[in-house]
Amino acid sequence: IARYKRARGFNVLHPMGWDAFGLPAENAAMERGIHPAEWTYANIAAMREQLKGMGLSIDWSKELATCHPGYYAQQQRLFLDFLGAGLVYRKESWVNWDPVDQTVLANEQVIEGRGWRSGAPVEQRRLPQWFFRITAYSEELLSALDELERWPEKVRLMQRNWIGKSRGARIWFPIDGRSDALEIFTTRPDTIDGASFMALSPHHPLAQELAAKDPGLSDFIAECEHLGTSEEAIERTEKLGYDTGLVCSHPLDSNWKLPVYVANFVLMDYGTGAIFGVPSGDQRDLDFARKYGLPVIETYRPVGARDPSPQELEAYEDQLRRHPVVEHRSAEGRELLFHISESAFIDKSAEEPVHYTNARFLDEPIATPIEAIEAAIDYLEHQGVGEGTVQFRLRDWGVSRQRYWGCPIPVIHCADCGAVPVPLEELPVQLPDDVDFSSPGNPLERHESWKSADCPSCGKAVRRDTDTMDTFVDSSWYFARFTAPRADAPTRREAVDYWLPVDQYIGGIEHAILHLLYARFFTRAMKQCGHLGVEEPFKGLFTQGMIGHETYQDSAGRYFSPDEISRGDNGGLVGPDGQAVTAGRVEKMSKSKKNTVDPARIIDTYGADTARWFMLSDSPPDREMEWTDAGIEGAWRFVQRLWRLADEALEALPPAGAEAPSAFGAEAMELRRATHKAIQSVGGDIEQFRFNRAVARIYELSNLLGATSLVKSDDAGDRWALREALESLVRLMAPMMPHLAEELWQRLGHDGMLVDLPWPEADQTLTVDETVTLAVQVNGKKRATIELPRDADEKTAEQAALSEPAVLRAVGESTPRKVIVVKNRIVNVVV
RNA sequence: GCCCCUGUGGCGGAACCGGUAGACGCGCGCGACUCAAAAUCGCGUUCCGAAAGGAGUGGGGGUUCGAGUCCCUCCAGGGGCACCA
Repeated sequence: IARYKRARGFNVLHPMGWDAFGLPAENAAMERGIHPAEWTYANIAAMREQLKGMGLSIDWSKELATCHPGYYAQQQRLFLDFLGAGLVYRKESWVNWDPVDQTVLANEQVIEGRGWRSGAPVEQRRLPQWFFRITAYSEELLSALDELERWPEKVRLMQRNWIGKSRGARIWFPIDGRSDALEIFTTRPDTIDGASFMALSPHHPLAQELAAKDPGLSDFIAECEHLGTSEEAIERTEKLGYDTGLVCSHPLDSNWKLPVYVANFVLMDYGTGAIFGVPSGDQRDLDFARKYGLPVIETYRPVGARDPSPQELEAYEDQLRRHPVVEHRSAEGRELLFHISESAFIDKSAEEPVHYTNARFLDEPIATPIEAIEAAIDYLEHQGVGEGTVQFRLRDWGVSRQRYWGCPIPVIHCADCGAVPVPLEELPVQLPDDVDFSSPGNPLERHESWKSADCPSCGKAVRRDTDTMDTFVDSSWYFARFTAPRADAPTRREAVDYWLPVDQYIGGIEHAILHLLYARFFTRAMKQCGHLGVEEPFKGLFTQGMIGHETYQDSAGRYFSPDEISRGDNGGLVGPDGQAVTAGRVEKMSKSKKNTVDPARIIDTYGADTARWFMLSDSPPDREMEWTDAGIEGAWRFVQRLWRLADEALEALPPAGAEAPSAFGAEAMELRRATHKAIQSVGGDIEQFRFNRAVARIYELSNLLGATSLVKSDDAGDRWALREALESLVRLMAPMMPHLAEELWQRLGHDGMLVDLPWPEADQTLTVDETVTLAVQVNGKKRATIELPRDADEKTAEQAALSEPAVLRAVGESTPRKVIVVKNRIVNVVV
């Protein structure tokens, strides 16, 4: 893309940098005793060489590494700016705590409730953490997605779901015997007449208050805190509740009483940390209701559901007795409330759901849930017991990590002054080199001289914040830094205003949410603090697929790399010791499965151009592709073929830059048309990221060139057309195979570099053919094709079609009722 | 559970706006060159059929002169979110 855009006259910035902080470097340090910095910089050096070998036209003068103090110093400055702007704050929050390794774990690091490394049961701990206030931009981050037209719809959708805007209501339930009310959030206020219990999060202030006087509740809450927050933990955990003895009144009927439970499935950080349970509308609430003998009240019923018979009603009288019937009318299926335990009377063949609570909120008995929700909100607001509200799923971004290899948080903690920012002139707060990884936990925490400091405010001896920032912070603004990587501020406005937003961003789909959302947040926050002038970082986004490879395993389940596999005597695959090996499915390349290929080896064997060509040739780039030896061989053959093609034609060619003759023969014209059609389509294909199609067009032209007899001709026009075709071929493939293209360009007699030439332009008079082939259908079935001059009129087409023998045979005795002619495409005879 | 995407030869994949399904590549088959092999070149390659012809884009149904493409439905695979009230 960079090479193509450059040929199109754009000023292209194509930088490369290293997102280099993170856990793997620390693990390597622990396992091998190498300092994380040493390990990281060695990897960078190796990868830089690999990338250079691929010929990626990267501007290495802009290179940066996030672990370099020159980079993270500016990141610390951004942190302090955000702090000043109220976009960073500190609060206590619940985290997964590994009591053996003395560290916080990400949810992904908790396996079956235990720390992945220590195997110790994980605890829920409340720790002070730094947060970025991403929720300050919830609405903007959501609505601006609509304008990101050059982003894949899939990514925009994933972000929409992640931000998770819900319309709903906050409703206040009076608590019996107390002056305060319990505030809950719901997205379905229209089901309020299906409520049968209230549930509080174990972390809810009311639950905490009650626990102080109720040892049973206190124990229950402690038990909840031992559970992990990981997906597995949630799946396995039974829905448990503790009856607090407290009772709420239904806000619309003070005689209707609802018991208050503390339940382990209610989250404190969504909504208000309290809910009302509607067992008829929610499986989880239903499970809970059954477990604790709570009523189930129907609020929805499908059309066609019949009324219960008296016997059936009797069967549920127990349910009805538990609970006062508010109202029960039966008039043509329009009922206000109906108390039953299950969907016993529901006719499964019914189509539309009917809303039974409508009578309270709406005049019409049938409404969509959305209408009913809005009506319910109006009603609740009118009664003064609730209000419409919007709730986001998105939460603030906790960035504190108890890790060494990351950007230190530039804050000092003073007993008297609290959290005090490190003064700007003292930045960067640099990581110490002399650290000890021999015991678990954060080495910064144990580094007494590093962590001690003087309070910038009162001068007292205090300690530094020993946490480092989540590595996602590092990658949230590097694109801005690329525009002026050595500036002594986070950005240089002149540079950042010239380049941003990024015209074309490329990354894997795995970044669809976290990285891309954080970068969008950072861009807004940086704008607010005056570091740049745009809201959105990436105008165009392309998500490329990964390259996978077959996996190889022997009967013992050991994995082998492709290099270790060969063909045995019986034709089967064998491993290094001659044992039988089976080929498994194609998977994402990974060290554990050993299904990787070494770029250096590929480049040594086939050259960079072959590798580049193969990667672009078969699959659309947004899809996963499989790396195969056969595939790379095929690409290699094409490289050889191109070279030969040029070689064989060289003798016959007129000199470079020769004037075009005035006349061309038929075969020369055919080649010229093919050439200009290829020029036309390859550019468009590259623009649209359809590289596999561009490759196919290039193959087509080269096939024609290989088959042409023009090489043997003495005619000046023939020879000129041959040069035109060959030169065009070289120029079209140049963005994909730059090295070969330059080499051939020189052999074709040119002095300068091809990379400095503009992209070729197609001659529009040569991109269309003089004759076209039309399909002739009889009743929509193809029977023949006819050759006609381009744009021949309908009459001509119809006559030509009806004189085809195969068409006449198909028409037979009947007379055509209608003949449909689509110019230059098709004739359909209807009989 | 909710939301989204994708199903086309032996394989990767083409097919603009509803208009010749299978471009291009891989693989395979046959042939040429060679003592032979490799490389290379030529021809062929959706399936059934000797051919005429018929069938065919996950299954079923619909709209249309005409459907891979639009609509409904079912099936399969993949992805995202998820004690989110």
